[in-house]
Amino acid sequence: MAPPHAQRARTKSDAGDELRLRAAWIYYMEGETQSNVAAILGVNRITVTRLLSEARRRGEVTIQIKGELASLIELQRDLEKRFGLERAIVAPVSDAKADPTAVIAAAAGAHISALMRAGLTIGVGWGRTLHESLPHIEGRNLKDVRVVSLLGGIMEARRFNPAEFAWRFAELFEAEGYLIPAPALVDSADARKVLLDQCGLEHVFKMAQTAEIAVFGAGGISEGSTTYKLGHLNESERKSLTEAGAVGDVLYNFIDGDGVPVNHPINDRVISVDLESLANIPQRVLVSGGSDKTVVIKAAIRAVSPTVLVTDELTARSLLKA
Amino acid sequence: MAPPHAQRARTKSDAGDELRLRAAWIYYMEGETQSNVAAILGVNRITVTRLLSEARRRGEVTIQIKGELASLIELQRDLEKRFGLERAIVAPVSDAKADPTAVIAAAAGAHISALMRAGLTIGVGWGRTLHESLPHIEGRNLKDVRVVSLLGGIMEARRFNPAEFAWRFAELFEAEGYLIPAPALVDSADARKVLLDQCGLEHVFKMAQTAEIAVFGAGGISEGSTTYKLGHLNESERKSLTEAGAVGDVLYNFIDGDGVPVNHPINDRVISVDLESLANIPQRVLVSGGSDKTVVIKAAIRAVSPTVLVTDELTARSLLKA
DNA sequence: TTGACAACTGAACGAAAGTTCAATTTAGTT
DNA sequence: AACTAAATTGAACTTTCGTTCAGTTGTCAA
Repeated sequence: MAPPHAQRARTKSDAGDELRLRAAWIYYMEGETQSNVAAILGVNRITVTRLLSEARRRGEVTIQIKGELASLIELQRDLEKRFGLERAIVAPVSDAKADPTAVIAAAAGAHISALMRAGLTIGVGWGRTLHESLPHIEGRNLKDVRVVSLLGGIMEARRFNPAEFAWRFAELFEAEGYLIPAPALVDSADARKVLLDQCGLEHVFKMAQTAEIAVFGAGGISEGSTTYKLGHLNESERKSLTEAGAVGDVLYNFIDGDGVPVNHPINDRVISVDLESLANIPQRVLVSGGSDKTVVIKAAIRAVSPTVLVTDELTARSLLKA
Repeated sequence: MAPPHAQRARTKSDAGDELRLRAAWIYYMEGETQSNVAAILGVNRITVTRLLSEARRRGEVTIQIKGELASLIELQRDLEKRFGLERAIVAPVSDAKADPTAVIAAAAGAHISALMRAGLTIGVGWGRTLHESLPHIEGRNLKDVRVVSLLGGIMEARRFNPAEFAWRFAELFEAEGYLIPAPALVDSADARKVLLDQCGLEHVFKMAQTAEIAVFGAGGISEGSTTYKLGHLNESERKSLTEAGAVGDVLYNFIDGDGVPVNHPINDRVISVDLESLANIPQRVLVSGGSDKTVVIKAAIRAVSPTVLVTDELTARSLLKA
């Protein structure tokens, strides 16, 4: 291109830039309607529409959402889209090294409070995070609420006991609590069969399966996980589960990375709602966080495709990374 | 307020923040329609409208227009609104100490180029800035363009002569040039009267008054102004003009801060289009800049209320300050 | 100069957003 | 527990916005 031509093109383009930016300014900064912008600039309204969309396309107009919350919301939206969630709730963490349980518990508590309504049947799991969320759940006097434990009790544990959690949860809403009158983990598959067949557990399981909402966690299988720290499973069991491909559990159902229950005898000794039934409950709220939980959370998502995930910022990023 | 109440209020407010920011995120960042946002969030579309406007009201959503040009455009809009201009053109200055004439000239040249069209009668003033804008005016072969000088010639000056500017301007468009065959400043009021009455100057003045566009500058009255540097007026004249309240001139019509011609003999010796006639030309383009010109520019605006002002960034800010 | 092509411009339509008003719910008070 | 006032919600309507298509202008090559 010859210099004169180039210069003309430049001049012309500059004038266009100017017009476009003037349009953007008057529309976005002064808040005029596009018709008014057109009148001020002496061009057609449609031209203004085009100028504005060109400005946005070029990134000359940027829209920012302020506040720390904004980045959390971005994470939430990314999680929702990535994992097909109705809702992801990401709790902020101030210190990367700190235990995120507290903030997750707070977020979970607030969300659960909002979910509760009269006439509801809600199934609940257990775990440290859920336990800690109790103080954040705003109790109300609701009619006809039924709280059903989704798994048997843990004999050995005083705290973080499924039975205790369900019980205190029910109390908050002055609701009826339905516990599974059996250990979560029995000694043999036969013992499980006997209990299920003969002790009327079917009834509670049926009710659990008719729950409209399920709230549960996901357990890791590392040495530091609650399950092992509390001694519910011993080291050799942990090892053999790992060898069988387990990455963690949901209600003591041990699953592999794809969310499929592993082929391991322990899975036959568990007295809890099975994953398929869990997946059939309309609203499934998975509450779990911590960087070591990433793998099991993914597995749990595959297993029961929760409608809601409550987690923390770091875990959220970790989940999105892979 | 009691703690429990406060806590409930906070929780509720937080939930509202969350919803609002989620709405803002999905609408502004993901570009969904408000209806879709409503569907995603499970609320009514109208609620989304309200959430978004609340977010904007709170400043949680900020729209930015990038680029250095943006600040210039803001200045332009401020000038336009402040002084009732159809258009303000603000040229950027890279160095605050540098002479802004060059950039103003470039901007003026581009604007004048855009104004030119066939059949136009355009009246032109003079001045250093206009002179320098000549290289930036893109000449074209336009039919029936008439270029009329708005004031007489300056005998003593070789450069920046009204006659020369009009002449070269006319050449650019291969137009007819109409010059006023007389000095801009004569020796006495009587001499002026004689020239006007007897030398057919009326004809050119009439044409000047029928111009559709006028392009002119504004001269300062400080010791360094072109007018005095070139020796058209001597120091005692400058002093007495200042004493009479003059802050500068438009086409050698000396005006005070309110834009009113000062009562001074020099104003009776000027052969140029008077300010009232100038104000009656439909399009009035005032080209002037430099920090020392602020006062006279304001005066000129009051005097002839230009439709277009071409100036530089610093002068623009200075004009807006008072 | 003429003709073909491309870029730009403007009108009409359909979609989206904002406003107003009535109805409902909620909170505070008696 | 019942009432009032305030806030919130949703439906109907108006305005504003975006897209499509046809017409125009300007540009380049033959």
